[in-house]
Amino acid sequence: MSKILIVEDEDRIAAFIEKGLRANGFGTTVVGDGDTALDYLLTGDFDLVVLDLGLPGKDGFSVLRAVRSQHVTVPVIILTARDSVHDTVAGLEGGADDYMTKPFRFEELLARVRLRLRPGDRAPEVTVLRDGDLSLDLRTRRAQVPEAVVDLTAREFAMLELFLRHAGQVLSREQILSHVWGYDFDPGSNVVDVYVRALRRKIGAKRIRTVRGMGYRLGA
Amino acid sequence: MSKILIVEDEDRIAAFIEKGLRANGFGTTVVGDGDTALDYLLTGDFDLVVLDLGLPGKDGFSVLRAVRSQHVTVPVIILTARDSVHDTVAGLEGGADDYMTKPFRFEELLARVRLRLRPGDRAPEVTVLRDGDLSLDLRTRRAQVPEAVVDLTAREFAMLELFLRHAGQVLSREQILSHVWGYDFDPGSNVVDVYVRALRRKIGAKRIRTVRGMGYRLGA
DNA sequence: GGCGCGGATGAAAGAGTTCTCATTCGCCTT
DNA sequence: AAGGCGAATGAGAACTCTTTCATCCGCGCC
Repeated sequence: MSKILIVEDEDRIAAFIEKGLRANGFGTTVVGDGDTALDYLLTGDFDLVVLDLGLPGKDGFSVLRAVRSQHVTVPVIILTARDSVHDTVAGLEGGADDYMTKPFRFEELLARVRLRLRPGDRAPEVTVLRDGDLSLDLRTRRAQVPEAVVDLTAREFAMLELFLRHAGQVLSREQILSHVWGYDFDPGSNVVDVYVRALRRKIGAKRIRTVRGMGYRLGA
Repeated sequence: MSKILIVEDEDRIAAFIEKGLRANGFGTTVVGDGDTALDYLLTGDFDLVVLDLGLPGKDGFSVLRAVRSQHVTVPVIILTARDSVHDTVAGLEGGADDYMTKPFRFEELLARVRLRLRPGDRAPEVTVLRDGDLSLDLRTRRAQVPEAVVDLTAREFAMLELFLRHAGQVLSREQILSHVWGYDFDPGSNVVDVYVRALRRKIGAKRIRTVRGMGYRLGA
């Protein structure tokens, strides 16, 4: 079991990451400040680090440099605010292996974690998801139904992927928000409704059923 | 050798498609109106059709319905104007297998043609392109250099893919325009310059060399 | 059958991407 | 060294995608 250190001071986000990683079989430890993070890392006891750059006290970037200066080569995935992408790109020269801009959806972080932990033995990747006569090509972001092939936008794609990976299950708006929009969603928003409509227009209205008071369900 | 019927009334576009398909080993026949197209198709002599919907006289959609009403199951890829996507999606119920919105880049058409001709024996797809210490993940649209991992926009991605598939070669602005922007480019535009700059910002300026009076070259 | 609440819908604001244009930079020739 | 031409650059217009908001619809309870 791989051990992952999560360096993040916002409890809500730390919990979001920890819960998801544990559910996928990883061992996790959360720390909220840079100094502690550095101590833990120098023990060499972790297989990967998820590091927020915006820490109080010793910031993530300092931690990263300190770790690398000790020739510790543990893979590092940094988390950064969306509007500081430019700093990030410049700053990555400090030795991170990958990055995510906040807010992010958990699946994307998981994919990056897996990539960094097992660069070699990747299982032959699934590139097409199916349910009945509906299919989704993960590489080209196109969905296919008997009547047509349709291009999807990023959000439509992420949502249809979620529906296909849980075909037949009722998904609540909150579940959908948290998986497709990440941890930073407004619970009062009706984006999900809006995107369900967009998807229905493209793949056919009947394919996504409304379960009143519960959420939406694809197929079955 | 598969035989492909191209139904397109604009000479420039027909030539663009025919040239590309021939260069990739397909046999091609071009016709410019719907009635002739229908005659040819009913011979059953073609393995695939590229069909423009905006034909003079009997339009592409009528041809499609006529063909299908005769139970001819040849794969059909339709071409349609960008602003009529909605008609397209609705109209596809007439029996097309796939579609492209104009203007399109040739590689995308080629990929769709190949997919329709050989649904089974797809070679294990390449998902990562490399040149030296630069790599590009085709599935996630992310480029990686030792200093960083960077997300690319659609155009940046298409252009870097082209550079990587022709690493070490000098590519003229016209070549780049025709491959990345499709047949419908303005020869006087400097989009290529602008996107070269964008790419250089993301993957490092030195990786793309300017060859004065000729074009650009990646690596080597 | 009427009412109330959850869901559907259209429109429009905000953000990122794409593309053009005008200007500046700098290599190469003379 | 000066001039000309090709390339680099910054700014902003146009477009698409994303999101919010206000309003309309219709299912299910009374």
